[in-house]
Amino acid sequence: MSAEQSNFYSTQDKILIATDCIIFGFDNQSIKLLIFKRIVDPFAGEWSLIGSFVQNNESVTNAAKRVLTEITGLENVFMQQSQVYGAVERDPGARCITVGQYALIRIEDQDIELVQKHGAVWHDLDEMPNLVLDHNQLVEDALSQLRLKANYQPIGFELLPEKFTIPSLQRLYESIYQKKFDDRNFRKKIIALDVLTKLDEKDKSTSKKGAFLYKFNRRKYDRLVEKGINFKL
Amino acid sequence: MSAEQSNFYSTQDKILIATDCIIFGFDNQSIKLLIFKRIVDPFAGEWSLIGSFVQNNESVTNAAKRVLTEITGLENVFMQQSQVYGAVERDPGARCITVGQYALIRIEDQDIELVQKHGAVWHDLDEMPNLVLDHNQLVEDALSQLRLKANYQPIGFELLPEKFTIPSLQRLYESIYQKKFDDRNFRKKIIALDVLTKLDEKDKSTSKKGAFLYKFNRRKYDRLVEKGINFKL
DNA sequence: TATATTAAATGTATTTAATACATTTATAAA
DNA sequence: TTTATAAATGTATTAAATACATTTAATATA
Repeated sequence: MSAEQSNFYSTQDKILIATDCIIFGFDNQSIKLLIFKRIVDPFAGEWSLIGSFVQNNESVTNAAKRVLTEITGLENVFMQQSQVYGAVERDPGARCITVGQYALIRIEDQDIELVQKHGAVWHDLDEMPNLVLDHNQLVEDALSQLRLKANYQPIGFELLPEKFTIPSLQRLYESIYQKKFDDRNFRKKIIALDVLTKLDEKDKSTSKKGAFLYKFNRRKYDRLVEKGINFKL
Repeated sequence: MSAEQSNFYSTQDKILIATDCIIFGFDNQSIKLLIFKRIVDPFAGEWSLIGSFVQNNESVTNAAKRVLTEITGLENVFMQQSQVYGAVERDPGARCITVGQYALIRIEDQDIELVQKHGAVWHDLDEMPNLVLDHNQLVEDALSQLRLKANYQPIGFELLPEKFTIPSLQRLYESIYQKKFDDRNFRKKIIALDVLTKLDEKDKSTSKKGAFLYKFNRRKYDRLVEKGINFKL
């Protein structure tokens, strides 16, 4: 038995470890997911989340960030671990475990050429095609977690443009929960969080009257992320 | 380049994949954690969570269950994925990624001999020793998740004996949150959940008057786990 | 057998948050 | 000037969270 074989760590089988990104974006109408047509076999040509094997010199977190930057050109994006998928037969090509990690990005910030070059497209959540392997499950789980998170933390900062209207923030929440909210109560509750700064500019792209633009107060917002809220809608 | 090398899956470095169990138990007084003195080098003799490499023929979930059964003799235990720890340098012995998975068990159900044979001991959460690697972080994260979970799901079923008193359930919650609750409000809120069945037996081990014993109504309990609650204490 | 002791059990008033619901307003376009 | 339309606003009702002190049941002991 060689020194290497006798080492504690040498008892492990070779199992592949990957990460897949569940990339959520918002376009002021609805929340969307970035997917692409897989290039390599097996399953070349089928819809898939965008992922990669974890390289030896990068953390699992950074593997996902690398992928995200490669595809969208964006850095410093909000990412959150969802969960690990480790069933023995989940990938018929090899024993491969994947870590689902979701990202929230402003679609407008993407590098469109880069996205197109990779054949990636934004799909509405309510009309997702079949994805390879267990990727539909990854999407569903990430969305559940995002909904859960929205109960105890403010969200929107990562998904909305710097200036946004309250109706647009409401559409974001409605899109995440797939549910209509009462305008008056939504507005009341959001304003009560005390993280919005009202600007004296209006966005007139969706109505004649125009809707006032707001910004997040980053300091107050971050404090709420820390402290937690109880945001039941 | 061999056929194997040209395969898509062969581009992965060898990274080890393990799982570590954060085993919570309750003894009617406080919540405790099962840890042991690591046997193998590196770090032999130091306190550690109980874990294992994931074997080729088992899922990540089953790897944790296997470990748990090996140590405590228990099967069908509640386990929940916490998160993945994938920093490059987290284990100086090798590139090794671990999946933290927490378990909730009734301490009284354990196979004491088996536990002792493995040198495992129950430690109070508020006096945890230093654990190897990032294991203290694993414990902290699992505890945060358990607290979070307790906000939207009933808990206790997995940790309490079949018959338990309300003061003992309150001690469980207080132990998880490390915080005192008002007796009257706690009782009111728990009873309002409508998952308890009052028995006409008393536990007189902690008072002369004795406290009535209760059981969980499994059906109602499971329905609440499904449906979710908003349990703010 | 009366008394002391102690944890268990109980109720109410107050504050805060959630919900349900309809009208007016500002502006551009006709 | 009128029309059309999304944006903005307020109030009353219900439900839940909180704060808080006394009585009760049973054993142990004087």
